[in-house]
Amino acid sequence: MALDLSLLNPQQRKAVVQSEGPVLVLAGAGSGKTRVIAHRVVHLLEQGVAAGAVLAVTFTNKAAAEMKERIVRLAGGASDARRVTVSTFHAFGMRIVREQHQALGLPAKFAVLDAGDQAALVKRLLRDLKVDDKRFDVNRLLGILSRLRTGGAPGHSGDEYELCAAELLPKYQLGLRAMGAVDFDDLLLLPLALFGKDTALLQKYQGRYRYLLVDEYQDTNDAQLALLTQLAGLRRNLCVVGDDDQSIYGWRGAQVRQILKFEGKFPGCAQIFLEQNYRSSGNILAAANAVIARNPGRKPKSLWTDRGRGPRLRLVAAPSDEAEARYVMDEIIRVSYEEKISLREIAVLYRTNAQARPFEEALRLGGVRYRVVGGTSLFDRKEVRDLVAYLRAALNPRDEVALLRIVNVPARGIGDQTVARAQELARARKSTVWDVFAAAPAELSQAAERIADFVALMRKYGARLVGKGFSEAARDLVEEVGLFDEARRGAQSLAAQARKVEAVQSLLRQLIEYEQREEQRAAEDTEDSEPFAAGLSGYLARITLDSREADGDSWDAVTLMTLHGAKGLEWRCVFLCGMEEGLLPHSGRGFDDSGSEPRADGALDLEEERRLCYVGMTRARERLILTRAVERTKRGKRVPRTPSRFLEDIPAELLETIDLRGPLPAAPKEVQQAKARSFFASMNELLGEE
DNA sequence: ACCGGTTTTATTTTT
DNA sequence: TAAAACCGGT
Repeated sequence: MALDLSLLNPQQRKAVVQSEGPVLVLAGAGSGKTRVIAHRVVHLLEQGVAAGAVLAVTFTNKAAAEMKERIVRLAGGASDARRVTVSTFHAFGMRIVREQHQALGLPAKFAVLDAGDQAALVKRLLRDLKVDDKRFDVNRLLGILSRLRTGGAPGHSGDEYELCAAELLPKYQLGLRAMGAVDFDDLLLLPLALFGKDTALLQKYQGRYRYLLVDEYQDTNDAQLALLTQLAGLRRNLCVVGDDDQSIYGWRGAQVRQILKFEGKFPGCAQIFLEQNYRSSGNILAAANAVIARNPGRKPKSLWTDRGRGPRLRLVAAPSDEAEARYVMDEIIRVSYEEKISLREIAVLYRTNAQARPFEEALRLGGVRYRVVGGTSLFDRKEVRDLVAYLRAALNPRDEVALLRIVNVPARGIGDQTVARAQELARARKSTVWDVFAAAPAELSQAAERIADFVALMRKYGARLVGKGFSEAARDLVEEVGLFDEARRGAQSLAAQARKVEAVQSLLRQLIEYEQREEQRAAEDTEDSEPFAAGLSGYLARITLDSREADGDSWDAVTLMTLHGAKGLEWRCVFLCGMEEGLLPHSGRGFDDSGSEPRADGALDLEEERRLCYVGMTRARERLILTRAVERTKRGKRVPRTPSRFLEDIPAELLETIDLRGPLPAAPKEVQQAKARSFFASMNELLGEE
């Protein structure tokens, strides 16, 4: 029953056993850091620490789920390990904001705005300021706004974006509060402010969480570090685990310097280096090391492995992006057929979501099961967002972003004029558009009757969506409002129509499922303080904080995802695709239709791109295939491409180079592939889908 | 206010 | 290329 520490190496053991005081663990890729965290938690429990006193923070919801699973398994299930809190920073913040919503002046069912909603709000504010919203890229403004609030890297002050954002900031925050809504940053900033003001409250939380662990520490921002510092208090039982070489969220305010800051905030903290890599074969590790070594100013690390060298890395040049995808498809079939690597052990990684398309097509054509993680999710679809906005507006009509989105969708005779007048009235009276609608529709001329109907509709469903049976109410709402017809409109092909309707239906299905699960959970008692509220508002908060689709990774399929999504994961076989200048390293708007040369302006964060490449390479355990296209379809046009500069850093002896522009592959290989393909076709038929 | 057709414009990564 | 923004007729 006792935790077996003998399977850990000395450094890992030290990181596990050093339970008290601040600890900084610098864990190279594949050095077993998840393992260390899990062991550390279970070790704490064995020392007699109550499970409820342990808080482990991860970067993604998926990582949190996996970590919890691992802890429970390691603890042997017998103990109360389930009560350990494992969550993302944002989910943790959500819990606090929810528990303290009254002190924060928020309604019980406050909304959480996602990036799209934030953009809508900023656009509205710009128009209020009579600023031409075409002059500014709203997303860039949002980035600056976020950095201003969370205190990330100081921007180049003085330029017009900084000035505009500075002017926007107070209005933005007032707007949020008037709507009774919060954004992602608020989930960190509101607790931070609350704790700063209310010492007794802070002490309560400090008493609740006495042991803190943070994974992916290199990707935290200043607000997160501040929150951690508050919680750690004088006890200072804070253990952070990170790797400066894997810091890939600089654009979100994370700083590599964060690791150094920890040493500053917690002088004399224990420092532990995990340098033995247990994941990748020697060749893969050597190549990845060669790439990352060229980054200046990193904490010197020398990752090593005692595993064999393994096969060489493969470097493939395909004539086009389609050919690249076809090659990957063929190779996946070959590898899974010949080397008996199952599809779930294979990943196709790329820099941008847009690259997924050709791979999806090729894999579908080849009959290979795949799963696209991230990217345009269900909740990025317009029709789904409309429905979500309906639900939100009905639940909380002060949620103006949601209300304005659907007030005239489908068209119901409440047009721009009416809405603009209502907004003006609202501003003059210091109330909200909803209040104007509800209180005095007569003042809004001919549309009065329409508005009254709309108000009645919202009230009706606002009542029905609150308690039990909300999923059924949502379905009725879709029917009554005619959202299916609305979805069908504006899609030219029948297939597109079907997809849209299907998307709406799938959200409704999810709602039903969610409600059933919640009832079940309520039946088996769980007094755990969930981060999320009960009912529909909890569901809505959950989906904006965790938009990954519910369908698990249970079935055997190849994984397609971005490099960012791949952090923390591993596969036996990894395809790292699009190894081209402009793509990896990515250069924002740096390359145009005419050429492939990235513009030599500072917009390209080469160091972070290099780390991204490193992260991708180190995901592979046994086989790593790097691919690039010589020519790529970009925005409908053929564009020539040049190889990524990162490829030059990999020693040639580690590489096996294949040029698909050369002579056709030998016949036997073709035969094998055909065989494999029919094998998969029959497998899929057996599994009974499509 | 609404609709349909035309033109423009965007293209990183995600909690 | 595809989706959003725009425009002008009804």
